[in-house]
Amino acid sequence: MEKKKYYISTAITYTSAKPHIGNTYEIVLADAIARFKRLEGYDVYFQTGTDEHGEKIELKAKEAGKDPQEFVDEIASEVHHIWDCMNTSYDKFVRTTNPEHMKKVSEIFERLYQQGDIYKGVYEGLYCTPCESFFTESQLVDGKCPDCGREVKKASEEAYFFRLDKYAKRLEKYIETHPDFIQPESRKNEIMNNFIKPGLQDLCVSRTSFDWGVPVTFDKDHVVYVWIDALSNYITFLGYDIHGNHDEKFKKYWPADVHLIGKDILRFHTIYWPIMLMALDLPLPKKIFGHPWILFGEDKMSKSKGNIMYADDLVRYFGIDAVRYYLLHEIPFASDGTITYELLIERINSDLANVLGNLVNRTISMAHKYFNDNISCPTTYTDLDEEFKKTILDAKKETIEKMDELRVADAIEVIFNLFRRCNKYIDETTPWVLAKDESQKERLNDVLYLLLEGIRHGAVLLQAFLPDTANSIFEQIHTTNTSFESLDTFEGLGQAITVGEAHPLFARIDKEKKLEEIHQNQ
RNA sequence: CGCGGAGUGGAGCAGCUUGGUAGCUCGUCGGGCUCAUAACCCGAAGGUCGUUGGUUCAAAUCCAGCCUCCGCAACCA
Repeated sequence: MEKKKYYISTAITYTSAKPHIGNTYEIVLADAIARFKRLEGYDVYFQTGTDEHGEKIELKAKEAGKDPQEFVDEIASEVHHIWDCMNTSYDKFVRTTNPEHMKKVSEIFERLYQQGDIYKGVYEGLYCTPCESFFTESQLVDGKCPDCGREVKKASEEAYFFRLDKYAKRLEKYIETHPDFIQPESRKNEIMNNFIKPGLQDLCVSRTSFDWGVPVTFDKDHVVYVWIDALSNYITFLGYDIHGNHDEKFKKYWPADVHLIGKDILRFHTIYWPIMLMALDLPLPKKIFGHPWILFGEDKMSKSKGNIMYADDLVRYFGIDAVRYYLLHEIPFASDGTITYELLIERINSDLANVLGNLVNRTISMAHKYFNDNISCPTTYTDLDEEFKKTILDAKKETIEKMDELRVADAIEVIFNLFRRCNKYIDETTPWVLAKDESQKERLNDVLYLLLEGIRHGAVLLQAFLPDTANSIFEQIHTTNTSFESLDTFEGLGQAITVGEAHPLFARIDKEKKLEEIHQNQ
């Protein structure tokens, strides 16, 4: 039987600056979901990349004295580096400056124009001449330019517009009949009440004020403005063809199962993108998930506040899985989360070092010390053992339930409760007492087997979230049985288990010392 | 009265749909244990569940008003 497919994407990152930990959160979250789906047996396609056009990039490049392409090449490779340093398993990294993509974008633009969905009009707005930017009324600060604080004046520029009202009713109906389409739900209400119900304004989809973009083939003064260019990445890189001769990949993976995006661009993904797809007569993605932001303490992370954290620095200080753990476990499902060095260190010590690391360490130490010969699967179980087994065996189902709702933090909590149960089981069975009594040798075998197998179950589930840690556990307990199916029984370790010396998974961190070290490097 | 969300022991959150002993993680304190990374296990203290009023035998949970905080408010990726 053919495997069920699962297409997950992140938004493409804008290449105006190096991505900070907040931007990095998205790729890590997507990675955990992608890895989990692979474990479940899905044929997963995971796409990410960079959005490389636009006025801002043109300007930034100029400031840096670089050619725009040279500029975005550098940032894109930085993005690549950050994504890789977080050990993310994306299948494809796309860039909107790719010529194939640009050609397809032109074709889509032309098609929409020919159909009458795009028309030429005039864009009117408040213009700041020195900044060469348009602003809306609500963007202004005290009625002045939010960037430079100078006066703005009414101005207009010729532009192409996308007719949205034509599809608005259809979209409204779609959202109403697909309650899971926009997640979390509070975001759906926001979109519906603020935009769709009051009536959609037509979207400006071209610009004449800059050149760095996909040219409009039939009107050389215009370039395609961000939306059609950026959003269509989800299909162009899959081999979408305007004439219907799509690649196999497109036929297989479209529509996407999840577009994972930041809550700030929810509007574009839940209004403009679906309408574009309707205009192209394509099916809509199944789910748009707008994840929350990560705040540094109380504040939004920003360069001007000087409170930016970068993933590569954090990885250097704390290790990949520690950072992944924090991002995946500490950020709430639907509301903004917080990160500080102190909180990070506290979580590493209490959860990773104490609960998980110490559990693996003490279990392996005992198995190594008390058993020179092999440990094997028990033939009988006590009531306590049965109760213990049940908790462990239930974890798989519970984790899947959480992940089906994209509740990643809750899924991890299930796994750590499994490890906590293992720690408790050690105290309940006191293996060190059993070890002193030769007649209890068999019981000791059974207890250690149950512990090692329990840890193996936890590690199998953990693979999606902390892949390196899971692998390290597998190595230490000498197993290659890491499949999801192996979690259905308690016999995954077989009959002749040996373990080596225990190696700590996570070192406890001295908070004061670490903070001092970070402080000195800044 | 623009729309939406949130206000629960020191911190972060769950519970609210389908009313009925207020739960989890961290922190604090006490105890136990010694296999282990001063880790682990048990127990305790600590909350009038933002506020006022209503419905009900009974409200964190339903209804209404008020206060505070946050997000969104259209081309800003």
